[in-house]
Amino acid sequence: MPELPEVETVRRGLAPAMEGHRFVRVTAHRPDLRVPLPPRFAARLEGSRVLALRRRGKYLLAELSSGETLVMHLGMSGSFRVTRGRRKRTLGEFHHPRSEDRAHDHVVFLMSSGEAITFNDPRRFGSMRLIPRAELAEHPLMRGLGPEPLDDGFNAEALAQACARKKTSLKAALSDQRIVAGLGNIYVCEALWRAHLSPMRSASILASRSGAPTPRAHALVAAIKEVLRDAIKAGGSSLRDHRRTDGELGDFQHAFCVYDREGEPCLTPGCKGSIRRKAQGGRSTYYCPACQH
DNA sequence: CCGCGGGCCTGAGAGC
DNA sequence: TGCTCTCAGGCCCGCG
Repeated sequence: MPELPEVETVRRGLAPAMEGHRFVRVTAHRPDLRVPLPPRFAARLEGSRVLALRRRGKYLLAELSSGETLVMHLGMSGSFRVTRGRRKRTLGEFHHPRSEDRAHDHVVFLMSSGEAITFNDPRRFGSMRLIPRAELAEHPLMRGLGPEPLDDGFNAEALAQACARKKTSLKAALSDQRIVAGLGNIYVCEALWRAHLSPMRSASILASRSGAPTPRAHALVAAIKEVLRDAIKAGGSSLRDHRRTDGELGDFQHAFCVYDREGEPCLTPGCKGSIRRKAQGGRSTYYCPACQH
């Protein structure tokens, strides 16, 4: 599922069931996620308390009283479901991505809050790791991540500096987690459309010769922050796999202006263009050739 | 350093 | 209906 707005939606759903509560029992039905579960996974979690549940880019970070941090990634198709207690579930009671299919429930956390948290991931591109908190900042997963796009540290100056003299395209630059953490295909396309910038243009247009941000950099940063805030407000985008932790869908897919709208009219006021799809870096880029330059 | 292609997995949708 | 083919929001590696 997940880009930043979806991961943040999941974080907000999980926090009440996790923060301040202990892992009472952990069941790993399938340890062979893309990254195998760490050794003694259940034993290392059971009995420890979640001090805080944070997000960094597309990662969820549960800080544990044991001193380790549980680092979770949803991959392409991961979702979490919070359910009350241990009562029996009837098939189809929860509209799971794959209806009654529980075959992809890989990990279950039974929490001292009385709630069960189930990780479901059909494609198994997700991951769960345990990293000592002291090592987290310097861990390869975190060390290279760019700024959080909704923090003040992500601004036109910072983005221009990161993109100055880059030969790569705007699309590739924004998709690069080292430049800014949390954007994926959908929100890169949407942000570039909002800023009227072509995905194919060089990222270097964001900086002047001296490295100072151009007006385009200011517009793009504003567009990124705006689209992410809007999407979080809507509970993220549900195309196929993303669900909130209560099983409800996100709503932001109804607010897409370019993504998945090939051939449809551009929504920029006064623009007569229609949305085009083009492969870029092996993935579909959606944009309006008429108003994005 | 860079872009590209492929691999990791399963499922949905399109086309025949 | 059923088969095959393509594609999917992430990330990582190796190649040229």
